[in-house]
Amino acid sequence: MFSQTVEYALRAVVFLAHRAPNPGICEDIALGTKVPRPYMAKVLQSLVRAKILHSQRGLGGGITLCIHPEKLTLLQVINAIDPVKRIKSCPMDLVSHGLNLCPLHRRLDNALAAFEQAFDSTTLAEILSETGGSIPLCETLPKRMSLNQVSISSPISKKGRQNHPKSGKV
Amino acid sequence: MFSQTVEYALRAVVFLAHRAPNPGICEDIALGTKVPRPYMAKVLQSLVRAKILHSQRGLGGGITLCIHPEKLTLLQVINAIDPVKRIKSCPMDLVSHGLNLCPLHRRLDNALAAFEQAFDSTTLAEILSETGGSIPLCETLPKRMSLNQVSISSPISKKGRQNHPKSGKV
DNA sequence: TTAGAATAAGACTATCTTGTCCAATATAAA
DNA sequence: TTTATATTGGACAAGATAGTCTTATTCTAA
Repeated sequence: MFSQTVEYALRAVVFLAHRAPNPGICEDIALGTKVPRPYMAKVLQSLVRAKILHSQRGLGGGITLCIHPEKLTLLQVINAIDPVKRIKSCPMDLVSHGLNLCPLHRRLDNALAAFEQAFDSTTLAEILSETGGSIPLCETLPKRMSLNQVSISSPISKKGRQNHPKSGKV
Repeated sequence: MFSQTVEYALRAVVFLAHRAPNPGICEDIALGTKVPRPYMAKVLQSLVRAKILHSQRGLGGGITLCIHPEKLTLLQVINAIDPVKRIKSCPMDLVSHGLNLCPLHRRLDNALAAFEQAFDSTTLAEILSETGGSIPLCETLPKRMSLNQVSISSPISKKGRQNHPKSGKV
């Protein structure tokens, strides 16, 4: 229902919102979201182009959110990758239908509308605050990455990465 | 959001429900739903294997609904082609999450649940009765196929088809 | 029994999605 | 100005989806 890529994008954004306003480097994001690194790079690129993320090259660079978690909705992320295509007119091009959808397509579009609505009303901040069951994307006691109560100060990315210098494939 | 194939399957089922209990031959169904004939054949095959449609070979044969329109839901058709994959456990395989979804995946699954619910509660009969805006799949005044008030009697498929004996590609 | 009508099935093609790999480029810090 | 770090971009490949085409196979009616 959701494309793989959209799921990955959502994971990345949640991950970044967690450590905001600190930047995250692609490798950490990929690791933390369990997405193949080269592919994550592409997904991030798309989000950068969509003006949802900002990228900074060079030493100490990385990826940061362009939009404050309070303002960023899941729908914005979804639409950046794989826009919800509402059914606006008869997909069968029946001229007499025009903008009147037949009962079938009306139902389909209603479902799409519900989708849009649900994700448009959910912000990243809400996801982060909602720590009822599990912490978003994280093991309950993260091992190599300190994501729970990171003080907004030091560059933690290096510390996180020295655990796996070049350990094969995963 | 919906795969093309699912959309085609829904169109076919609505089309058949319309002329139930008369059988429809593949060519008429494809024409009436504006789906490429060879592809419609495949879609119909899938629905036959899923026990939603019944096929009868030979002269006077065709495709009929296995299930009464009152009982057949849109979800059954969708699931036959492209099952809704609910998120039952953490897609990231975080062992500590187990069956507790994190807030992100909880939202995604909730959306899927709403989808399922919406389509599970809609029967084909409802679609047919709901002639408010446009008649399902049909032009308001159908030309070559008499779908509106067909008396349940004579084989109308031949009449419908002699209009396009071998007129090229479409 | 035979001819025509109709579905069934399989091979084939094109396009999109997902994913990999590598070289190029930008940048901050030493 | 050099170097390590990080993103960017393009080429490539595998798999899924969408669609086509051709040849069986099955069945009914005459």
